[in-house]
Amino acid sequence: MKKNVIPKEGVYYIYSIYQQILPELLVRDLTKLFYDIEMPLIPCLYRMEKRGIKIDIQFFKQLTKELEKEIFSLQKEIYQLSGIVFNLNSPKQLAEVLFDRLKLPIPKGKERSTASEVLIELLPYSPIIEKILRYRELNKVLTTYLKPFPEMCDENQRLHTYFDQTKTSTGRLASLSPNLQNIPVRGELGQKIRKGFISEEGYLLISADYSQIELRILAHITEDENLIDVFLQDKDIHTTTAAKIFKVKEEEVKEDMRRFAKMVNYGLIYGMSDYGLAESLRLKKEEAKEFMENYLNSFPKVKEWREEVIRKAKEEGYTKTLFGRPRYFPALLSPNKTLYEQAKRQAINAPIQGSAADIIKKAMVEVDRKLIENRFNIGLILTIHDELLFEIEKERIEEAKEIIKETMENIYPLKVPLKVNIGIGKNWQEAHS
DNA sequence: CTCCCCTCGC
DNA sequence: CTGCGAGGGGAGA
Ligand SMILES: [Mg+2]
Ligand SMILES: [Mg+2]
Repeated sequence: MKKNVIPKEGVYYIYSIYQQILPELLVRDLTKLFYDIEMPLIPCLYRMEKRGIKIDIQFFKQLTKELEKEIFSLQKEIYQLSGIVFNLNSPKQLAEVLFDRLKLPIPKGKERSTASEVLIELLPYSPIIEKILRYRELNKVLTTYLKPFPEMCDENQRLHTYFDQTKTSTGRLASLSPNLQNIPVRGELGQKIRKGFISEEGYLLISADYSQIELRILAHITEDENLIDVFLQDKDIHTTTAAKIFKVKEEEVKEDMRRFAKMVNYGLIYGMSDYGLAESLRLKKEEAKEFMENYLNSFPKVKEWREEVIRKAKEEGYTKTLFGRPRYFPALLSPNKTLYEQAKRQAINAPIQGSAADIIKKAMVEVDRKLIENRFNIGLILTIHDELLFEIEKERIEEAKEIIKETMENIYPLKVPLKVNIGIGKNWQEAHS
């Protein structure tokens, strides 16, 4: 709920809007979604925004100081190595330095670009590249997180985001001003930044993260026996998938095989084709095709479902999530092949991503209600798509943990269990399990 | 102001 | 030719 969005005069129209949307809700069978999920979510989100999350301002400022020192010397070294002073933040100028002035090659299969993916390929050609990559990493965290956040805090060193309930096409929430759904987590620097998000004195943070919620939803929707089996036995989905793709025993699955399977699993959720898979993994077409076939034979209903969801979306014009949330796809009638193919991928993804959003929203309403009912002092403070973050008084941590886990895992029973991993700590890094 | 490039998260 | 977002900053209007 962003500040000042409702003008005084606007309130006048709410009843007339209600009169218009009620019949619309009824004919589209959306009353449950509206009254059981989205409406109760509004006060819940408002409380989360009001509670905010505490950051260690001194820690942010100290880290800023250290990284600014490093970034300044990086900048100097980059200008030295390139023999020219230019604006490092300008991809256009940087491309001119790298590809025209220093005559570095454009990797085959890639466009002329300074994206990190391209720069990594250029690492062997010049010592300037690693410095640019590090500069980018530091500049990103400094300008997006470390420098702005201390300025945005309230008098209690707490940051308050806004959750936008209407922004996304799938039903997810969006977080803005600041966005607290894209706080760095990967790598040493990400872990360090997360240590700056802390609990109040006498409190701890609890992170509750749905394990593989989208793949569990895929298992539920497709009713694929093998996929369901993996989750009923609580096996590692990526390891199991790797074993099936490569036709080896699960004990023989190596780390890179598991990583590959993970990409395949997510690729399927995102509507990826075998061509796209081959491309992203730089595989020979035949290999990718064989792995893809092994996958589809292992989880046959996934392929059937992907075709069925597209067929239905063409016929009816929309897809639906578990809770009946529609997403419309006019582009499925487009003569433009690019738009058409894109719409097909979106139509595969929307029911999965959107159903995950349905489930976590329902869990939020329910957990928030229970924690308030039981007189917890702070409670739910953030949602990051499949994770809920809570701030709870130390003495009642175990009590809260039980309520949270039990509520989230049983909020909407599927044909496979929903599993929630809980972590506890005095900062987000410790709590994020 | 908008568009684009780039990079952070799930 | 893998989905959904936010946001910093450059470039050009
Ligand atoms: Mg998770
Ligand atoms: Mg997560």
